[in-house]
Amino acid sequence: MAESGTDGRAAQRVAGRSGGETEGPDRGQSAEGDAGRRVERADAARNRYAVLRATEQLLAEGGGEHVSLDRVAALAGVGKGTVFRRFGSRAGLLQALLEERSRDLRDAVTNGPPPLGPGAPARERLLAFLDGLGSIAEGNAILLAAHEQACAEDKYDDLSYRFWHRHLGTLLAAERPDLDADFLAHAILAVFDGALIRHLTPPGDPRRFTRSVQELAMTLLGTAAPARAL
Amino acid sequence: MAESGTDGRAAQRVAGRSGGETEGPDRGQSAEGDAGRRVERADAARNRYAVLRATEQLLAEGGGEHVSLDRVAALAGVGKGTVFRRFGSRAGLLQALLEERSRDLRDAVTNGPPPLGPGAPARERLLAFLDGLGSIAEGNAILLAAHEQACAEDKYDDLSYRFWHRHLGTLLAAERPDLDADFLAHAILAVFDGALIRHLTPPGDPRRFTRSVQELAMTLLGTAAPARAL
DNA sequence: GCACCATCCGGACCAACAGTCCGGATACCC
DNA sequence: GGGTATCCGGACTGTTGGTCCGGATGGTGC
Repeated sequence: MAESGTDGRAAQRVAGRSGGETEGPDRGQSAEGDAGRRVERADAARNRYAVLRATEQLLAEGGGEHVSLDRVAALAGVGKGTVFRRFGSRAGLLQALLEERSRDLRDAVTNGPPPLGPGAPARERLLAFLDGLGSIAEGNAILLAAHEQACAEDKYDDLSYRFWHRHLGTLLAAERPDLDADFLAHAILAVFDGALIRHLTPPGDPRRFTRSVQELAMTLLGTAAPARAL
Repeated sequence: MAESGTDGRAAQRVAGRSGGETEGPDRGQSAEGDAGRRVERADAARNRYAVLRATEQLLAEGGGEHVSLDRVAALAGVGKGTVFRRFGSRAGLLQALLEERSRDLRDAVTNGPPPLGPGAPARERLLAFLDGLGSIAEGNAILLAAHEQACAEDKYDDLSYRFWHRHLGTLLAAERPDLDADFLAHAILAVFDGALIRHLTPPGDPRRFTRSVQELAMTLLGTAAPARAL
């Protein structure tokens, strides 16, 4: 950076979590200053919702490159400034979308029932987790690629990434304390690359990537190959 | 070469040709030629050199984002059109630089003496190869990151990538025919991510990434006896 | 119902970028 | 030295991510 007045600082400003579930905007705005809890204005929530929907629509119909913020704003029927005020940057927007799509898995991993949630043996939790994450990745390869592109260097500081990484590392360490679980967790996550997923997913077998990742993990753990039904 | 001593060990262990490499890939563009081998004009060769050196200088002093083609052209003392005529695109420029820096390893792997070249057991060749590739990656993390950024989707069609992938896959398959060597090769290469390398390399231990990758590979192969102390 | 003010909106605006083009310069060959 | 294919330079274009601020809007207290 250091080129001119335009540094990427705005990107860090990324406004709070995107709220909406599948249906309609909701109010939320966690904000940081909890004391001055400001409820998000109705039009703001509406716009955020519209922007997210527009983003996924563009993502679906064109490639990841096709999603410029001008287009997003236009399709959402809002001004460009609005997009930036909500999401801080292109990376923030994509990240919000990604987070929205992985929130369920995150919750399930934290509080849900086994085998995803706590309670099951590490190996089974691992397989379940990779199944879930793989499913999300397979369904959002384009979004993933665009996000990686936009995030660039900051990817590894990202909160979502760190959550997945910690979870994965914990499970690996539980099963194989002798290995470098931290690095292996990075290695497994490195495979979740949008472009690679697209490269490896044949038309007829949408779950192949996930199976490969699971197999990779089992090999790392020194598999006894539990015959599981996928 | 002859500029920054970026890749240390690999450059030593690999018998290298001196820096006077004549030309990189001519990046398609003009030379759909055939037998009519066109000799590059002297000024053209001079300029390509200047551009490459300017690129690495900018890469060294600023971040990867700092390398805009305008700046490269300016620093090289050539026009912008020249850069594009030589390298086709930003991605092409970075790739040429990357290729220049990994050519020695490539040759050593193909024709060199064991353990890098043919002749040694697959496991040892694998370790040597990862050592070499890791060395290059550690010394060029910024360049790597910039290249990934620029390549985006096309990364997996890249000739260099495919060469590394095939080599890795072959070695893995030789040692463990029961595994999905193709996927595992992708997985190992996925770890060679510029940003990740920077994230994982502590100031005091520049070779840690390589060691981790080697360990990963050994774990995959089901190491019982490490072929050498890591 | 009204008025007030924080909050938010819109889109004009900006700098920077990758990539194109073509008149003019130049190296090479004879 | 002359001729020509090749190459050079940098002005030019179209698009992008990101900023800014006058003006509109929603929420709230009355």
